[in-house]
Amino acid sequence: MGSSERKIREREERERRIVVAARTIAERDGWPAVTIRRLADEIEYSQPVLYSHFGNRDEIVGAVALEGFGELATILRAAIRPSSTPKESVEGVATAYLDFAFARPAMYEAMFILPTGLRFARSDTPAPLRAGFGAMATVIAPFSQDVDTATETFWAALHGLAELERHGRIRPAFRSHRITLLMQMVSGQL
Amino acid sequence: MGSSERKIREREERERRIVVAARTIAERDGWPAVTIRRLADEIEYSQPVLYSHFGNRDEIVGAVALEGFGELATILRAAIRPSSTPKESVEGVATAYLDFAFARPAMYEAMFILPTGLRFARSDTPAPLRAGFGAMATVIAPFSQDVDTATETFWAALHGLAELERHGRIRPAFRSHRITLLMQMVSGQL
DNA sequence: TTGACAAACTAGCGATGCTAGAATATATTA
DNA sequence: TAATATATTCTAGCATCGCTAGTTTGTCAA
Repeated sequence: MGSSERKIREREERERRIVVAARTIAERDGWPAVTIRRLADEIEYSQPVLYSHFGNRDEIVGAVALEGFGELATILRAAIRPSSTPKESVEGVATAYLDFAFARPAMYEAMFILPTGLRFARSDTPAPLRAGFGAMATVIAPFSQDVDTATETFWAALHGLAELERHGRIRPAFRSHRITLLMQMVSGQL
Repeated sequence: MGSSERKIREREERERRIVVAARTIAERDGWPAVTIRRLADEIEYSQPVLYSHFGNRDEIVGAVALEGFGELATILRAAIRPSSTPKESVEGVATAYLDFAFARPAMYEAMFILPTGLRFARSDTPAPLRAGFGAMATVIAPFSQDVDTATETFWAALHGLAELERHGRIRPAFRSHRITLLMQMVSGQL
């Protein structure tokens, strides 16, 4: 009886629609606008249905964040051109990272600011969560002995640049200057 | 008639009590536990009284954050020992910054994560908001031409290190390694 | 056709931030 | 001093939130 397979498929599609709706609303009106009631409206089911897919609201944010990690990893990998020098590769990744953060602020928020219940640095950590780190490690490796620690530091610098600029703490006009500075730092001693 | 002065003074004291209560609750139970009702209980007034002091909840968080910026500035300045070398000074400030972030996570959240309505990089920006930046600029200056941009980048790196570690994204055990790396970067090329 | 099970809904609980309007205390004026 | 005006504070409640218990509806198998 294939009807049960259809049911499973429909269930998965409904879950997708929840995540897509959450993302869409967040990008248009911000995360506070992503309420269970509004999502229920959007998918044309009652609110309790959402809780048959996700344990709570945070998990919905987490599902969107997980998508974001996948996309960020793809973008960072694409920023590594084979023809580039090691230094150009680092700069390309740095620029791509910040572009991502500023182009998708709601997504970036889900990934790094909001509670999501996602588990990092564990055995059950989903692959997309590791992939972005991997892309950064690839370009940092030529400049470092301890790649993991150097990548962590590089990543932290990028995250800090993204966050402080997003919150209006540092001057947007000097973004490229700061990237240049970061590049000098990496290629010099990292 | 001096009674009006007394009234003003009592009002200011009540406002202080609100801010102190907010900070105390946040540090003990987290910011979500800082509700208007609980603050009203704490100061033994009804809820609307709070709105005669602050426009909304965010402004209360902002008042706590402002205190934090003052304290951070003091701590960073104290980390600059006259007998230190320029490099040691940078390391001292970096360590002091991260110690602050991890010792007072709720305060750090108020300062850098939560909405507060505080205005940065403006003509009416309160002095404490500039003071911390000033302390960082002082130790960065010997290593840089463009002090402001270099300080922004340094600050961003520290903020990123604090946030990623606070969220369990990078390995706590390697904190000092990352600071060492950051130091090499600063003293080398910044 | 009936009974068992799964799926979805209605309705509502306990909170939240915030506010209108009533009540009370304080100051000012006749 | 008594009456009035003005602050000050409170009570009560609105709209909304995340979440859930209990009921209804739908879907299969016997």
